[in-house]
Amino acid sequence: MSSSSFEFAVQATDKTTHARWGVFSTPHGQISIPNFMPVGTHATVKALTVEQLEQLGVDVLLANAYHLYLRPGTALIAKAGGLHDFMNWQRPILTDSGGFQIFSLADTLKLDDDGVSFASIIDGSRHRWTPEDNMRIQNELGADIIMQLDECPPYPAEHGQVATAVRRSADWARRCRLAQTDSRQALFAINQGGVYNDLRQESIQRLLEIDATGAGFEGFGIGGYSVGEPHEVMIDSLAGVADALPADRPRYLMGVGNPTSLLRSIALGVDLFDCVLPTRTARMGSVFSSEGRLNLRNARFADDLNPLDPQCSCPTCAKYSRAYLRHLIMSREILSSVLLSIHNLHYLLELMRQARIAISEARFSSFLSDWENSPAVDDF
RNA sequence: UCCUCGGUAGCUCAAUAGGCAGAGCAAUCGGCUGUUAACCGAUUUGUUGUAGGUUCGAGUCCUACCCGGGGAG
Repeated sequence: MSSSSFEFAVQATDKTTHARWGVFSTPHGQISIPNFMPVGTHATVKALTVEQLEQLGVDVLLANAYHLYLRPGTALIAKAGGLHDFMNWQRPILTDSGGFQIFSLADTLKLDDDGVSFASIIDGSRHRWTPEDNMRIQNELGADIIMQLDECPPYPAEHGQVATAVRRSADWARRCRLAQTDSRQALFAINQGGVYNDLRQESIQRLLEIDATGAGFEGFGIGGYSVGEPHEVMIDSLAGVADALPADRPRYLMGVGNPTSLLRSIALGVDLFDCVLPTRTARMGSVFSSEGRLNLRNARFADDLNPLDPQCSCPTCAKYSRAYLRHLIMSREILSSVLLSIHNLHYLLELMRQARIAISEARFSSFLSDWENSPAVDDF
C-alpha cells in the first residue's frame, strides 16, 4: 500500500469458499466488504436524496468522471470543495474513470495507445484524455477511490482485440500510478481480458509487475464482464481471476448487480460491486424480491394490496402495497422511482449485510446454497 | 323543419385519382448489469354508424335511414 490513508483488513475468510469479510478504511469512513455501491453517475443516485442513501446504510457511492467532466465540469466541483461537498455526501465515494464509456459510447470515441479522443455527447465539443489527464480530473473530483483509465472491450471480441485492450490498459495503469500522487486517494488498477483466461492472467501479471515496483495499487477492479456474455461464462472465467489477485487488497467486480451473481462472485473472492441494475430497473417498475424478479407493471398486480415483498424490511415494503406502487408506475408518477429505488437498493444492501454476517459466522457456504435453492435466485 | 360538417381500433385521428385499413396514445408482455435510460422493444384490437346500390374492386362514389356538432328558421 502506498498510503496510510487507506487500510484493508480481512477479518474472516470462509473455509470452503473464497468469500472474505472485512473493512476498507478511507478518509471519509469505512467500507465493509462484501458490499454494493449504488451508482450515482451525475453525482446523484437517480431519484434519491443523500439522506435516503444514508438511511439505507450505503457505505460508498460511485460517480463517473467522464460525465462529470463534461457537465458540470471538474473546475466547478473543485471550486465547491470536491464531490463530497458538492453533492453533500460525506461518506466514501469512488469515481469511475470513463473507461466503460470508451466501450459504451464507442461511436463517439477514438482510441490510441496514448489516450482517448472523444466528442462530447452533450454539445459535440472535442476532447482528449491521456491517462495523466484522467488522473488530474479524478483528483479534482476528489473521490476516495479512483479507477485507472482503461479500455473495456465489447463482447464478443476477437482475442487480438482483447489482447490489445489488456496491454493498453496495463500500460495506462502504470501511467496512472505514476501520475496519481495524492495520498488521500486510493488508485485501483483494472483487470481486463474478456472471457479469455490466458488474457485475464496476462492482465494480472502485468498489473502485479507494476504493483511490485514499489508504488502499489490500493485495490483491483475486475472489468470487462457483464457486457453481454452468458452468466455462466462470466462465473467460470471469474473463478480464475479473483483468486489470483493479491489477497491483501480489495477486489471490485465492476458493473455486476444481480443478486445471484453477487453471491456467486463473493464465493470466488470478490469484495465490492457496483451496478445500475437496482436503480435503473426500479425506475422501470422491476424489483428484486424473495420470490425473484417481479415486474410490477404486470396486470396481475393491479389489485394486489399486499406489500411488495412481505419478507423485506425496507421503508417501501413497510408502507405501500403492490397495487399502489403499480398505480404510481402506470401513472408515471415520479414517486414510483423513489420508492422502488429504495426497495431495490435495500434489497442488495441487506443481501450484502447477510453475506457479511454469514462469512463472519463461518457459514457462507450454507448461506449460498440456501440462496441457490430459494425462489429468489435469478433466472439465467 | 331546412342547411351544413362529421361518424374508421378503448381514445385522438390518418388513409394518393376507388386498389392489401394504419399512426400516436392506451392496454398487454418483454428487456435493462463500471447509466447518453422517468428508457427501449414486441404484441393485441376493426361488421370503417346502419341498410341497399354502382364497380373486377368501395373507408372513398350514389340513395335512404340512424347518431352527433354547428347554423338558419
